[in-house]
Amino acid sequence: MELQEKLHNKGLRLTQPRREVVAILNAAASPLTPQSIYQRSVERKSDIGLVSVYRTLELLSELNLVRRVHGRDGCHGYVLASPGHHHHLVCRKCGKAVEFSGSADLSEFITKIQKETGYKINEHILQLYGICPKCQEERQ
Amino acid sequence: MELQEKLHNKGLRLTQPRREVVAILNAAASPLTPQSIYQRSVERKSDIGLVSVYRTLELLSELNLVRRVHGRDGCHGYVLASPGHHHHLVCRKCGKAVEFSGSADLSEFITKIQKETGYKINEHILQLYGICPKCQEERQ
DNA sequence: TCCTTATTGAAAATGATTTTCAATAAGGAA
DNA sequence: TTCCTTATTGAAAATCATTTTCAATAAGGA
Repeated sequence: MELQEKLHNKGLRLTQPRREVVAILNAAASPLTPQSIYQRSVERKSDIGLVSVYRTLELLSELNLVRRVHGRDGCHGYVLASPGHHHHLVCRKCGKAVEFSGSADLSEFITKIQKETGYKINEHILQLYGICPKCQEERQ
Repeated sequence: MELQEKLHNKGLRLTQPRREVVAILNAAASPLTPQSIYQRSVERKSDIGLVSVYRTLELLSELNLVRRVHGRDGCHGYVLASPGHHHHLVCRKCGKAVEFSGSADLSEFITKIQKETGYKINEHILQLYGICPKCQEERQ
């Protein structure tokens, strides 16, 4: 497994709380805040400390196994990252998020901006918001 | 003036603290946090309350006169918004941010993602990071 | 099974943001 | 200009998120 390996390479251990956070993120349909991850662990009776949730998220971010997703208002949630560079599309109604990879399509656009501004661009955050298919149906 | 009008329409007043926050954002070269806006007001001896900074930023956001800019780590800073839909390009070294408008160039990309995912996309956040021309020179 | 040491969790510390409320000042009316 | 109403302010307290501390625990190699 990805996680197992990456931890091992750094002399870190695969502990209960770490498994738990990954499991919860895995089961989640939308980005979760540290608080809500903690809450779910209480519900699941795995009951890990909130502090460990924070620490685990920080670790998983460093390992690129988790991505921070930005809301326009209340900021960060976390989602499990698929390998490679991805972006998120979040439903306004139900909060469900899907990943999509669009770097290729953006690169032309980014090159253009580089020329216009003189900046050397080496990273980007793109986040889309909309209504998912299911919620579109329910509207009617 | 924009601000004057918009406030008036809502029966709100153009007060000293509000002028001050706008003036500080106007003079800023990069996104400012509420804390740093407050600090600058102390330096300028205008000395408005931190609470008013928060309240003013919230108000200006509602009026679309200010935009919240996201960092990948420590989240929000605020910049004065130019009219229309804009994005930000932030320098990693000095923090200087420039605005650019790229909605037109993105629309094709967004349409494609809509088709792929079935989502109805109606908003997006795009933020680019890089090194500004000045900082590129200093590197050498 | 034992032993080393990374990791945990509770509590305290810190920091950001919001709420409360009496005092103040914006700006329309006289 | 002056007065009066009421939106707004600022200080302090309350709240909420996040980080630090540290003794107790548990991973996992020997």
